[in-house]
Amino acid sequence: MATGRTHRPATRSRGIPEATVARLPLYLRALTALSERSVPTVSSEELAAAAGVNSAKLRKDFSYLGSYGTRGVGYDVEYLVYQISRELGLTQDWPVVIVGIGNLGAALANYGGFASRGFRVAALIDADPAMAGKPVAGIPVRHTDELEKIIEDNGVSIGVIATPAGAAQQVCDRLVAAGVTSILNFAPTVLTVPDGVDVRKVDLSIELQILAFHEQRKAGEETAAGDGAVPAKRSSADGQGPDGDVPAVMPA
Amino acid sequence: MATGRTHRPATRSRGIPEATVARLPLYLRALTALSERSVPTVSSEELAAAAGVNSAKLRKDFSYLGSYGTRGVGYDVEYLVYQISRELGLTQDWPVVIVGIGNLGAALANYGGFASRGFRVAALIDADPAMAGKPVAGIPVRHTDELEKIIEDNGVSIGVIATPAGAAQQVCDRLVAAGVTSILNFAPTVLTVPDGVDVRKVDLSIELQILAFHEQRKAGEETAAGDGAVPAKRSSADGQGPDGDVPAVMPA
DNA sequence: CCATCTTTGTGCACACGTTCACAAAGACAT
DNA sequence: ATGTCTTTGTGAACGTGTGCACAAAGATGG
Repeated sequence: MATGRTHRPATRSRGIPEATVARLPLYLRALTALSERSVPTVSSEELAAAAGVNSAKLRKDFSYLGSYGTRGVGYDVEYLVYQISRELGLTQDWPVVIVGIGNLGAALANYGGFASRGFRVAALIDADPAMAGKPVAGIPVRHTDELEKIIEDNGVSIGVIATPAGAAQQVCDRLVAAGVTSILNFAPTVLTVPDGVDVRKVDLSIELQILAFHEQRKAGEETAAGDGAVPAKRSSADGQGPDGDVPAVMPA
Repeated sequence: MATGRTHRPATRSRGIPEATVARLPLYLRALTALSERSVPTVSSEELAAAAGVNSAKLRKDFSYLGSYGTRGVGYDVEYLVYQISRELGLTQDWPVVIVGIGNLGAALANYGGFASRGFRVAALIDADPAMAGKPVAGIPVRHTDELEKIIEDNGVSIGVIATPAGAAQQVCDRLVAAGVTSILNFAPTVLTVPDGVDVRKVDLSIELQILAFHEQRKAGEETAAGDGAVPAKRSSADGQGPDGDVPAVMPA
């Protein structure tokens, strides 16, 4: 997880577990769907199914927020939507800037679910002077030179980085210096930020590699029931064989 | 986490913790960078810094893979790159299909880091007949009707869903029925899959909401300096004022 | 060959997260 | 009112992940 570690004093204050926070948006989405269908109340069992979690976990999660919910009945949908929204800070408006308007940046700018929930794209920023002024998703792209001014003028505290990896840290530094304290990073790099700044990362490549790991394991179990043959340790500089690896793994 | 739980027999066989698996790609990236700079060996301390984790964790992670590494020296970069690649299953080729070639799908298709590491875009699939044949990122888009055939012909086991939320489950079902066992889902929906299929999700909206939560909390702490007031258990019905926590701070 | 110095690999303790299972709360009918 | 039935809220047990701290492994120099 890339969330800034809780600083010195553990998870004090209101102490909602991080894992719970990460699920609240899920519950909110399910509840919003119910709300649109005018469903008045929902049980933990039903809601949990809709959110794809188990009901005990859901109830415990909600218990951190307070004692909403009525025994024998369930939760009032509208009320819960409100409470979770408030807890997540979605009752206020969050101006967001997207830096790096390439394929991905443009896709993010066009993403609808963005504005829907309290988030507003305040500006699109790109380093390419040729992009400046051109509208993307109806918003004119501004040049990187204006970054600091844009942040300050709009009171932006959340920045999205969709630049190439090489530019990400530099952009990040400038965002932070200008006052941004939360960053969503799509660039495949580790960002270093000062204390008090939260970074979350979204990395296609990492996700695929994790899937590949499990995929390989499935394939392996299938064929070689009881695998074996662990490679022996290699001492030092060894150059490794010309390529003759991938021993007997391969799904053959 | 959306990874399919290890099925019945616990985390047996090779038993690499999920948390470790999720960090391996990070290490691999850092190691690849070192490799390109022809750095021969690296200590756990250095590598950990590059990957943004702490060194004890890194060493423990590597210990699950085996005893690579030489005391007093560190790890052989090339060798580790190879070992991690193999562990992640990146020494083989993974054909991938992307379904839903809208803004996001196109951005993903254009994403370079895709093909770089063992993954190959086998096909782009979209439901819009008008898209069929048009090349995106140099690959002609195929129509959804051909989905099953494409999967089978190419032996695809990993699918990426970038469709609107409404279509995601249906696409998912078809992918799974055709033989896909790992899915990366960009659509904002909970996907239901049979046992043995892994799903990972990437959700912009959720990430932003998590950031907003922490952002709100920072804003709250800022004003109410000496927080003091420990959460303390709340007995029961507490009703609490319309804004219990975050003492009416609300920036702006 | 021995001493010293560096860095790994890991036992241990603790924090966090998940799940079970059940008492208590409340709705609802009689 | 009282009893029954549903569903919450949570204590307790368990499992997973993290970080410290240190012994053992090996390099390196005399």
